[in-house]
Amino acid sequence: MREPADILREHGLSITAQRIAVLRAVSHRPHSTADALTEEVRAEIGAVSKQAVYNALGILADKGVIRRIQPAGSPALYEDRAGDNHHHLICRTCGKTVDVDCATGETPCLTASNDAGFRIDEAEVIYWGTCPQCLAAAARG
Amino acid sequence: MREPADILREHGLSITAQRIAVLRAVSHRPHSTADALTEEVRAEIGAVSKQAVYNALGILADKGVIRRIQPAGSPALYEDRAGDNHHHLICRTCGKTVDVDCATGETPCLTASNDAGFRIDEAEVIYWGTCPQCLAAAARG
DNA sequence: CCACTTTCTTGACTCGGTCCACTTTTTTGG
DNA sequence: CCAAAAAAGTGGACCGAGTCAAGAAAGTGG
Repeated sequence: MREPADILREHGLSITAQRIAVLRAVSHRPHSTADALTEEVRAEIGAVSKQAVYNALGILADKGVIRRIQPAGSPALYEDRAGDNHHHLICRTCGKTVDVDCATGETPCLTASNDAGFRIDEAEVIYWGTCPQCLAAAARG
Repeated sequence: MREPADILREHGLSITAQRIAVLRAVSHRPHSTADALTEEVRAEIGAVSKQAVYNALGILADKGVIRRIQPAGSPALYEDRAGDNHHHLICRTCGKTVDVDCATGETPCLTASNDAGFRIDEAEVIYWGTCPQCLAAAARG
């Protein structure tokens, strides 16, 4: 990811220390919750209100700079790497989240078998399973 | 769906008025929130605690009798029709949710391009878009 | 450098859902 | 069929994630 300040400028957003730190945090720790990112931001610039973090995450997600994923039973997670149509694989046991590329190639995920007249703009895919570590732990008993 | 009482029996669950009414409600109004279902159940049997509804929904989902979907930015929705690997199409504007069959056929959705060693047990797919009505409304201004 | 706009802070508040202690209903098995 | 044991239900407190709103503080553009 390029310089946070440039990214903000390119999207016509005011440049603030909070937003820069949020961008850095997301980039540094992808798949983190707003809460974890707040920690990270505080470590970098000393203090932020949670509102500022939500605010920054919200507007950055709107602009397509970052992506928000909301797995069932978990708070929202944020990641840089937006707009490339990748999906996620989440461990039911430990919550570990990893990226996977689209199984069917280039944005073909946007094709449903029957679109019921909808104009589809995004296909969100979450694979649920068990990660290697948790599989091993389960095997050991 | 068969008789609610039989379904409960088959899964070794106690048969209670609340559970039966919850099953009926889910079957009658698929893609409803726990809250809406609580309304429905109250209309049928007079009163229920929200806890009983959550409890019933939870155990029925565990047993695979019903399915819980948790779209981003919305409370959980419940539907009968479980275990057939179908997906959902949700309108960003009005929230209307419709079922779509798996685009790629028979449970092939369980194949990620790179599973990172995970054992995958479910692929959850949500298509986001705009429904015909909302498209028309937008076109009219 | 100043006025104006945008963003940040603080704190109250909402909403979906869970926890807990206790009562009621269902099941079991004599 | 009845009583004891097990399972569910009730009501109310509580929790975490996120939003709202008003005033203070920064950023922006001339």
